[in-house]
Amino acid sequence: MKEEECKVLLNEMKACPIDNTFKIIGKKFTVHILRNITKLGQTRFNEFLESIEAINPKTLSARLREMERNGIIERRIYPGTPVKIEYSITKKGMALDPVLEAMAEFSMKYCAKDVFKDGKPRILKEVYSRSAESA
Amino acid sequence: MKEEECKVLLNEMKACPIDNTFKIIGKKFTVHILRNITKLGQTRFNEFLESIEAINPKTLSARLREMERNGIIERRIYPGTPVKIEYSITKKGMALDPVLEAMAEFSMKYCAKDVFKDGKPRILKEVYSRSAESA
DNA sequence: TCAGAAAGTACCATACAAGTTACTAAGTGA
DNA sequence: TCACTTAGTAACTTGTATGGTACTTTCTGA
Repeated sequence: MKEEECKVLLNEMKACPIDNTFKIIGKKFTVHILRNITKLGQTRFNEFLESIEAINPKTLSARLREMERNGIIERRIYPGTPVKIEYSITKKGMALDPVLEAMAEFSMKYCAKDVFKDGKPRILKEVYSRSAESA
Repeated sequence: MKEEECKVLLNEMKACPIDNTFKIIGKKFTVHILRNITKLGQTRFNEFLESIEAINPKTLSARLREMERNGIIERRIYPGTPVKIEYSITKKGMALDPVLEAMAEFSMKYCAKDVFKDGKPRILKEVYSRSAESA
């Protein structure tokens, strides 16, 4: 999207779509929860609690509620004792995956020293082919 | 990126690339500044100050410094009176554009009611073709 | 000589986000 | 009867991010 395209859009917009998305995923831990659901297959409150770096139950609870309210995750109750709750991604939530992918690509390419043990940049395609080999 | 690919990566990683990117663009106003530079062609402190919704000079100053420190923008001084400072995007900063695009796509498709006056979803391709027509 | 412009800084106030720790419910199995 | 489980909530504190407004510097032009 270049400047000209942007101006075409401006007349039709009532809010900035980048700002709008930021309001949905911009708080601390939201992308981490999304990541753990979509990339690690996690579904449970305590899984998130244990695996997300330095989150606490109060904040996790608040974030999950916001995400549910925003329609990007769903909360399902499985009766029994103790009751089990499963969080899953919605179609709308899946539509945020390209954002996470782009975020991952960026750091893998431009912050390789910070994210990889060997400090060498990678792109996702390389990872795909490597995991195909090992499969 | 699916779960299997993710596991291939885990052995080689020392930090999460999504988390790393979030640390760079996750604070309030960073994506807005990036947006105004890359989509609106802005370069000056006061341009940002006037056009970014509810930012104040102190916060803007802090954010610009962080972004410079992170290597995603550059600050150039043009002597004269009054002295002029221009901020521009770096190559590394440009690599964040796919993140902004993905964020825009998301809201344009799934939050059309919040971002468009007519409430109808659009995708960027439509905008491209429309601006080509009008050119 | 006074106003104005650009790019901030200084200083103080406040608000909300996040951390800490303990506690709940309801049933299960030892 | 006690401990354990899951999915949280409650109550309180702390901390950092952000907001508001005024002020600075250096020169120009009226």
